[in-house]
Amino acid sequence: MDFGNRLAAWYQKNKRDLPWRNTNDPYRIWLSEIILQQTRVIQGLQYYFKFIEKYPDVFALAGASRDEVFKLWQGLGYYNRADNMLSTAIIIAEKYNGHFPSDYDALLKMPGIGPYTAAAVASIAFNLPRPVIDGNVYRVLSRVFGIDAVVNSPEGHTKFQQYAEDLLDRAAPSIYNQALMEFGALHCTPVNPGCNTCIFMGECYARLNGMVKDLPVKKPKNKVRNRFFYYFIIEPEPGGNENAKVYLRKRMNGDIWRNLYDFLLVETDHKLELNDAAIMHILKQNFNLENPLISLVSKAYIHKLTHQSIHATFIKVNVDKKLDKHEKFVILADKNKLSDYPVPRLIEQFLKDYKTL
DNA sequence: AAAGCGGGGAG
DNA sequence: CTCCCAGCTTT
Repeated sequence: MDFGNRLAAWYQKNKRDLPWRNTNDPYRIWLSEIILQQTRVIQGLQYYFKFIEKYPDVFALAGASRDEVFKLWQGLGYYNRADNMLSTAIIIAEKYNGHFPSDYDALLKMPGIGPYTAAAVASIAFNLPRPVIDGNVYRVLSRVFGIDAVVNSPEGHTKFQQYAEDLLDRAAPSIYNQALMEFGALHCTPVNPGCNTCIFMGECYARLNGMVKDLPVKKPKNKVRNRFFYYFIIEPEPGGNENAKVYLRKRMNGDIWRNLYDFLLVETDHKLELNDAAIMHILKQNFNLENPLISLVSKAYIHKLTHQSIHATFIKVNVDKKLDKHEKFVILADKNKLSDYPVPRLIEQFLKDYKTL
């Protein structure tokens, strides 16, 4: 059915003017692909500009500190992307002389580069014949060709991989891949796709069989976990002075927001009633702190992630001594330099709401 | 094979 | 509210 040529024609007419389409620089292609993993173009665009401005080439990025990179990535989510991105930049700078390899398997070995991104960089930057398979591709192919295998299941992966290989325009893989994804993003959308003006309306399996809503087939989602965060903003001084400091904690392995900073945290699996006595008890219990001056109990925040709902409350206290002992990743930070630290959206929002902290 | 990992925009 | 986004890594 001349799938590729019709897509390419559609693409020529309808494509968005995106900055990473005006370059053949593998660094920029790669950077855009990392940013766009599980992220809409509209959300990633400003981050792309910020990163290109601050790190115009892979050497600039490779020379950056981790905190610096995370600060720029702040708010974009899936923070291990930033971690892996920096690792790959260092590998490219040091072991590859700053040149991304024009080789799918070599690309695949880099941290944060999986099958999709390796195919994307290989095809878009080097015009190698590798088909990309992302959420858009699953959707378009499943509908047009009536593929009902469960997306991301082993059988589904094999099935879609086969279609993708067969359909790929090997003479123009860069255009073909981008056209297919753009078509999925703009026309064959998850909800209310433009079936009535579709270039495949005559042969689309889903449309002809009334199955547009049923394809692609996905496995059911996991349930959302409720977590209750009680953040203690502890100022180990009477308070009010210019050089005030607060405890921050760098979040480590095994949980959300790894490598970002937040405050000292007491987590429970249920809501707590926070009267003064309860707060004093928690402080004594968790931090061996007594006689706090409780200067703020924030409103309740509900921060929704894909698989978690974080119910957060912030409690600001002044105490008359420092912590006896604390974890290695707890630091005493200058209050007026909090904006230097990469923090989760939740913390950023709180700091914005309570500027006079 | 399944779970974990963010945040936001659209309907 | 639900869905899902130019997915990858770890267990």
